[in-house]
Amino acid sequence: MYPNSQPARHPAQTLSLNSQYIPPPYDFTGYHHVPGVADPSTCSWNSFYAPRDEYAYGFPGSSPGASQPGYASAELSSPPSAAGGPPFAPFGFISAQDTFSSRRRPHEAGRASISGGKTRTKDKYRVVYTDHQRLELEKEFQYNRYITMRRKTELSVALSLSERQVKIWFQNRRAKERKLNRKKLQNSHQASTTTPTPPVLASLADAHIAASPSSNILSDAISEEY
DNA sequence: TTGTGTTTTACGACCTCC
DNA sequence: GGAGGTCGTAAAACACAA
Repeated sequence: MYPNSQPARHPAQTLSLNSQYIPPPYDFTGYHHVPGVADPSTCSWNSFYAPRDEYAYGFPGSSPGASQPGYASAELSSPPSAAGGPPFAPFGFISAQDTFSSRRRPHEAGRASISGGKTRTKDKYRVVYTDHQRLELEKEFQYNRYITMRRKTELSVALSLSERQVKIWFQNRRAKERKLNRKKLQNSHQASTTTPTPPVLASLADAHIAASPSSNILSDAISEEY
């Protein structure tokens, strides 16, 4: 929907947290280049992030090839200034807040101070996360589609969100990605009606569809956006 | 402005796994 | 049984055209 006029929403940079994720102009190297883990930009997430079996709670730091290497203390220091936002205490990966803070939307003065806990049963139906919160969540998502308990706790503290909010954000984010993948699949399907589909892609698509729900979420996570 | 369509939070229902 | 998964959906937030 927000076509290429997205910058109206995030005018200061090209980072889009919406349908089309454009790699932001900062360094994700520390996230992506994990020893033993292929670069997500060139490799499907399937191989590394499996629900239940692999995403689960054991792997952070438990094996070198695991997808959760832990974060260097350097990354966990220097809390961002959180313009108008809550005190992002323990760690902020980068000074992302600075890049966002200069382009606050009008209503955001109030929004940023709302941090977690509000539900539809309370005074606000839902809160709008700050750009910093979304950026950090997105970064974590790019690193790992399935958040570990440890990282969930860390993020919830760092972003002043509840663990439940972090969990649900990841659920919603995966749903969004699946939706995008479905759309892409449909598009490629339509295209294949006019131009023959290469066998490899066709088989991938078939496997994609046939996959069980649990594996489906991973095959859906093919790095289509990167 | 306002109407419309999309995206973003949040939840409930249901399922699977341990 | 509890935790967390997907799926579907509600409603706020948002962008944009008219």
